[in-house]
Amino acid sequence: MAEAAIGVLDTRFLKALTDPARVQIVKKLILLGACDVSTIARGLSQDRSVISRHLNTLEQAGITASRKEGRQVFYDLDGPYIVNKVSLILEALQPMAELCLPFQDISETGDAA
Amino acid sequence: MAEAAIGVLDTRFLKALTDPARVQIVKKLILLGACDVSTIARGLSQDRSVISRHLNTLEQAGITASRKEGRQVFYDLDGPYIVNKVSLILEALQPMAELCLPFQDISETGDAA
DNA sequence: TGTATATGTGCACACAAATGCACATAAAGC
DNA sequence: GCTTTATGTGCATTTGTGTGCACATATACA
Repeated sequence: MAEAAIGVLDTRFLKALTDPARVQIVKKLILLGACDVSTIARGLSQDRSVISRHLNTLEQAGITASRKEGRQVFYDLDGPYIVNKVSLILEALQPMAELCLPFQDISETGDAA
Repeated sequence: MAEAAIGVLDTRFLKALTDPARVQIVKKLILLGACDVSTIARGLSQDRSVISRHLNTLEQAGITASRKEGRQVFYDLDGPYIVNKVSLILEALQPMAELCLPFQDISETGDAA
């Protein structure tokens, strides 16, 4: 079980969601839908080049997909992939809810008689 | 919905799970149950002081609980907290599975007639 | 009391990540 | 063709994080 629980923790995926700037980008994509880089960067405090790099990171993690259209590149969230990823994590960790009660042995069935 | 999806992304929690050394510690705790620091560090490649810091990080994130017993400190996984956290994330992100199809507009009901 | 063991902290260092500027590249419009 | 706009990359800088050693603190034991 340990292997299953640990193996599902995709570091690249989780890391991509730990940066405030990237989370802000994800939020913007939720609100606006598919957007080109400049539109995403508009209003955000960082340079467009930085946003571009963050978008690349998100794509490497599978969180976004991109499509080139003329001279601009549109990015959009891959909702199914994201939800599936989190679902797999939850599924793998689920047993811990019962088996990993802190400082409690699970030997006996906790029959509250 | 964006607020809900983003607000549930506990950075401290996610960050705690992005370090290989910490994940290794979590794995060890799954296998062994509650352990003192030295036992956890045994077999791992890093200094006990490093393990101690990682355990502190995990505890700050709510992933482990600790209990002092004599001169040693035992750490154990908080399974219910972990599973609940991931459940909340999944719950908040769930709508994205349908609403965030990459490069697809959701205006019409996709009736495949 | 003195000694040994367990844990955490101060400090310095190594390494990775984020950031911004300047620039290269690509595509659209004149 | 030249010019403008959109994007990504090279580079240097800064910031954050992980690491190990030495040491301080706390507890157990003789």
